[in-house]
Amino acid sequence: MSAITAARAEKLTIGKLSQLTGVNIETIRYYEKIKVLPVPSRAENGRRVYGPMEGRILAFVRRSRELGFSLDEVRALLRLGGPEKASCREVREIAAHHLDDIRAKIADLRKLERLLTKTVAQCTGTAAPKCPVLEILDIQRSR
Amino acid sequence: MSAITAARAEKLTIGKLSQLTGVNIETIRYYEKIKVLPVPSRAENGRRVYGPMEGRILAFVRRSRELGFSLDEVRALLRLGGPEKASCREVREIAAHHLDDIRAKIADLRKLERLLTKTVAQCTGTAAPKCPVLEILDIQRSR
DNA sequence: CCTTGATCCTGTAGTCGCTACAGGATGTAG
DNA sequence: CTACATCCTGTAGCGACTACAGGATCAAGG
Repeated sequence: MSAITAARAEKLTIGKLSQLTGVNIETIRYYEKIKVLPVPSRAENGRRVYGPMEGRILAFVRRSRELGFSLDEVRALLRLGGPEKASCREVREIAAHHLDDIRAKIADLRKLERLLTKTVAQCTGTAAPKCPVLEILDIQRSR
Repeated sequence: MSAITAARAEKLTIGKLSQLTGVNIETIRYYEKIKVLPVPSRAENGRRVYGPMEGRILAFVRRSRELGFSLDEVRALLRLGGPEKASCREVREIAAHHLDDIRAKIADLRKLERLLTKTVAQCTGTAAPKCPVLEILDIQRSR
């Protein structure tokens, strides 16, 4: 029902495709160069022409990127989702691995957050003799 | 009490400094190039010689980086922590801003985590007709 | 028909925070 | 004296883009 869905049947220029998917034109060309997107056909004037399939693939890539998958992972997902019999198990493995990464990142950031929160809370904002933030960063200049 | 503290009084080669701070040699030279570290003096043979001050600055930089400050922020913190009267308020602002970033990132990642967890849980691992992971990524190829 | 401005093309360089060489000059130990 | 470690400079690479430069082509208005 979205704009993306609306694009199903048409031949699109790169500009339209960009508008519909919200992916930057240069990024689309970049995806093509690094083989995340298939090479599109060209009009007689040399311009790229996209069909509905490309639109769906690009939407897939975009969504995957939003979920934090690397372009390498996206390539793998595309391969697995392709015509040669998707292996749900392999897809699941990629996603589960990615989930581990995300959880580790969250744990790291939360540790950080606690430390910084505590430290900033000690800041009076006035010119105290010792700034707690700088303190925690362990700087003690000789004067 | 750490190795860093032990380095207080000595003249160090870049290699020793690297060992003491745990910062890669090339990274130290890189920090110098982009003016995060001051230009060190040189021995007669042209090699860099570091004193205790550089060691402390580098330790500060490292800790800041571990806490996720950008090198730009580190430069700002170093400036503020410098001899010209540290402004605790400004330091606090940088840290508080950084804390906001961290919290936003955590919130994002947790949303992601929930979505992916739910999705992966639906995976039986067997070759189901529709893979939930690929589903959520909204790919439905025309067979 | 002509001009203007939008869109497209290729190719290259910049971003961030490093890391990894290449190719050379020294230093240190056996 | 010969290895080998360490240092030097400079450049190129990573990931995932973004931002040009310098041109070709298209669509609309006068």
